[in-house]
Amino acid sequence: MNIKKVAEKAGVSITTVSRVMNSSEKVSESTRKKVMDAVKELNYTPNWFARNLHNDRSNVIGLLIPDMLEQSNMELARGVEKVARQKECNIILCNTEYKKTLEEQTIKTLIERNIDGLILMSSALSEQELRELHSQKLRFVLIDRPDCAETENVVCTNYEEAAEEAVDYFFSLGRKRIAIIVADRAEYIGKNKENGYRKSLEKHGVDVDDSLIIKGEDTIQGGMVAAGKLLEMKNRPDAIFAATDTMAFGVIERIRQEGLTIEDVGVIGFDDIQTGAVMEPKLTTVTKPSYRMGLTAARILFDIIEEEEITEQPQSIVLQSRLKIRKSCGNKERIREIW
Amino acid sequence: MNIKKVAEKAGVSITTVSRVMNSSEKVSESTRKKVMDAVKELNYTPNWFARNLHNDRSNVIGLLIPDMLEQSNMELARGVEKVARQKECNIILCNTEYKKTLEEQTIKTLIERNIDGLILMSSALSEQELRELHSQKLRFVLIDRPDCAETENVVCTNYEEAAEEAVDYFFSLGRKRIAIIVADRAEYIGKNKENGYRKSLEKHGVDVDDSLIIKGEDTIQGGMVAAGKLLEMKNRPDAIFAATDTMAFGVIERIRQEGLTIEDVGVIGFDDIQTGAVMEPKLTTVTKPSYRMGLTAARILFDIIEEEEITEQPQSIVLQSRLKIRKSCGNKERIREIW
DNA sequence: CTGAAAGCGCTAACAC
DNA sequence: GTGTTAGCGCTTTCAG
Repeated sequence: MNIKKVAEKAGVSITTVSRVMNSSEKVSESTRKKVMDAVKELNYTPNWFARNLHNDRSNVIGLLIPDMLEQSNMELARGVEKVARQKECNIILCNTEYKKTLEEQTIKTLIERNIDGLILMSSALSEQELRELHSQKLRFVLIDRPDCAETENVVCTNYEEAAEEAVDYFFSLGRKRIAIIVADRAEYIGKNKENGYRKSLEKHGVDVDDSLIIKGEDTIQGGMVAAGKLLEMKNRPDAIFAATDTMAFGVIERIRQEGLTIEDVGVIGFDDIQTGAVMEPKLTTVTKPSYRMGLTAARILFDIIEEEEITEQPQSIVLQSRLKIRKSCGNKERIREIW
Repeated sequence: MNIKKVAEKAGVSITTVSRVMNSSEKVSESTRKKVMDAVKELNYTPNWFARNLHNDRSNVIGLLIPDMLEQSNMELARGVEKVARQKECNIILCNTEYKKTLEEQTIKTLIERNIDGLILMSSALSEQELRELHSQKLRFVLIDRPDCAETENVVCTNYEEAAEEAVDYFFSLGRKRIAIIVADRAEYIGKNKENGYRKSLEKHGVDVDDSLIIKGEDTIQGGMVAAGKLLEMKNRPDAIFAATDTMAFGVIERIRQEGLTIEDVGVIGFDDIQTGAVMEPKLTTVTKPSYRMGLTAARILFDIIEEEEITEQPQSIVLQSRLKIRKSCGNKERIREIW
């Protein structure tokens, strides 16, 4: 089925059919009707590839994230989708499973597919490797890569300060032996959070005890395992900052299994996933503006897509995360419920 | 940048360049090298559109789901992705927000984009409307639409029996006044679950009390609101079957707010989302094989895409959901922890 | 092993 | 208003 057959059926030229399909130039109402009838009868849909041969845009952007099951990633995706819809673009979503090879291979495929641009939450590529993407004339915006803020378009959040704020809060409750569990696979962000942790300790005149800084798999079970290690120490911590809510759930579960309560060991998470608000105790966590990060990244992406030449300096935007105090630190005071 | 420039630079014909790019026919090692050098130097990527003009496949499939934030939907998406990767296809993911207009419009766009096929979790289109998609020569597989099982390719799960099993379990614990909250927007599935509920009551000789069958918004707050209505009844239920885990979280929260416990009102959810395993009490729920549904749907889709003519009868596959007993029904016996 | 040339389905000047 | 024609960038016969 192609434009020629439609033209024959309607008894007009292919140009006329093309004009009708694109509702561009003037076509008399009578011929338009003839064409539309033929289109309907033949169930004609213009060939997307032929159509775009004349265009240099594909109206498709890529979105690469490490894990589709992580809620905050999908909130970001929704933000991206919102903007993409306005721009009449579709999103090809790819999951990299935190694997470098998958990431590289997927980016290659997307470039071959002539996507207009890419929003990239890279967990594995180095700053240098990312920079090399420009040689493929790929337009992209990075998420959560503060290390690239100098040279690339980056949207991230203030992990370091937010982590610092969280640890400060532990101190404000009188807790002093504070541990941190960072997700082993989130290298860049993990470092940021750890830095914030260190800053807070320093500020409060507490020496860093390296045995209180441990890595965990970013799952509930991973949180349980990591918490297990901390709780069996002879000098166990009285506070645990889990760098993701998912791990925090495991930490709390493990504390409970040990017959302890959050009065003994307070817990703060990071991400503010929805279920944190209904578990018992309600999770004190750091809320991250994922949706707005998606919106922002997509807007920047379309800006650079729509530029003729890339002239603008790369932008680096930092959206604010902040502590959301609920109940999991054993604070006794009545605190207004926060959802 | 196009094949011609590469050919010029390499001092060969465009045919040769094409052959090298497709590593198809024989090319001498020396000319291959010349071409590859030119390709690298010019950063040449073949134009996807021109390339596919000769093909009738786009190597892109669509995946339409109502809500990307729902974990089970994304598990399904992972299953689809797994198969798509093997087939070297990309996935365009679209969120319909349970809105009919968005659903229709998105499908139209995807057809224009010449996707090879579509996995469609439709919440709003009627059986008739879905059938009409065939006239657009769209190949598709439906998720969770048992009502279309006769005429379309459908992958679903046994909502009715699983719901029945859940309600049976309440009876086995001696609970008799059992309410059900169905998600207002999940029309088809909700009906199925409600039917299972009715069957169980009938089986146990209990008359259906329509005031115990209510609809709720599929959010934590929606669950709270619905539970509120049930709990303030003069003759309040001693068991609530929430048709989604998300609502179940709200139900449990609300029970707690009323100063009641699960000993007073047992709760069963549906979906088995991860956090159900760490909340307190751990949620008894129905576990749904989302990932396998995604795998299965994608396999069927590629089968029908790869057929020349659509000759096969439509398939309808039902994967089994089953009750996962944890703690939220107030059962005292020690039960092996189930994750 | 390599190249010339004919399309793929469509759009966009350019005529009429 | 409508048709003719020349490409878009690539693949694919068909000759050499």
